[in-house]
Amino acid sequence: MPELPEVETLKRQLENVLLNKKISQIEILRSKNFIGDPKVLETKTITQIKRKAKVIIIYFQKEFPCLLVHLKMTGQLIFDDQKNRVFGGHPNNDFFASLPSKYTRVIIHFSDNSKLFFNDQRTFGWLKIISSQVNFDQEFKNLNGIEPFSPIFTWQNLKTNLFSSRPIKLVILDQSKIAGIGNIYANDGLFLSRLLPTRKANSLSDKDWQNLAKSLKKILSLSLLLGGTSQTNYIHLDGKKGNYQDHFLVYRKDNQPCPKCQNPIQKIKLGGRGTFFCPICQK
DNA sequence: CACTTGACCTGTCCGC
DNA sequence: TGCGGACAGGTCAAGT
Repeated sequence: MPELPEVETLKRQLENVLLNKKISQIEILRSKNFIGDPKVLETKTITQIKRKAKVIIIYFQKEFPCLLVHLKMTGQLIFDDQKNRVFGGHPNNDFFASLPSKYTRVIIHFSDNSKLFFNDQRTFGWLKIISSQVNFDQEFKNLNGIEPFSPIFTWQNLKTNLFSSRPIKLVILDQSKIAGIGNIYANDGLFLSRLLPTRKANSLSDKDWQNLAKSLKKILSLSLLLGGTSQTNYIHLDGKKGNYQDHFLVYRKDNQPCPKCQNPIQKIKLGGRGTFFCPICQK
């Protein structure tokens, strides 16, 4: 999905509109995208919204059952209460009138007639009902890495968790080691750290680890401030776009000048994923 | 074990 | 224009 800044943006927007709303019906348009019995949540009232890694967690009166949402690559959450449709001209009535769209997979109806749409073009995303702690832990067993904005996100912990003979970019993407970073912020974060994506993680100096921890937090904070990246599918809860795509440092900038030294950005494939870097600035 | 590849899907873009 | 192939923000299972 959507990486940490995009999911965190949505989480904050959901907090603004969903608390105390009571679910009246869950309408499933594509069964593969909803796991669990939707009836379990009908008549339940939302009490809390959290984010862990790239997953949104919706809580009701008790800890369980709760509802997890993963947007994977192309998921969207759009809230329509009929009120926020006209301001700033865009998105507008036409946007909301287009819902449900061809890509709407689930619609959550609330007792006040407002609706939450889950759209997903590629259908990798899902909503999942979690009924117990065991169930919850199982769900997060591979997504349990350090949260970049938690107090334990120190360079020392980063070094301990990520130390390996693999390329640094691949271990940064490993959600069991650090949670929330995906391909965009791995690329731009490494550029800010002046580290080549191919550098073996166990070859970094303490200075490098300090730099990396600082740079990752910096790039994620900046994107969060800009409302995340709306490169193709990602949009906010009200249909508007984030702006980080206008501030990419190296991501998707192959053959374009490096923002620091003007030499062309290179693209390679690492772990099967597009990897962008400046061969001059990054060592 | 650690690491790599393929799979899940739909759409867009680029080269021939 | 049309067609084939590569690629796209993520993660897991099955290979080696």
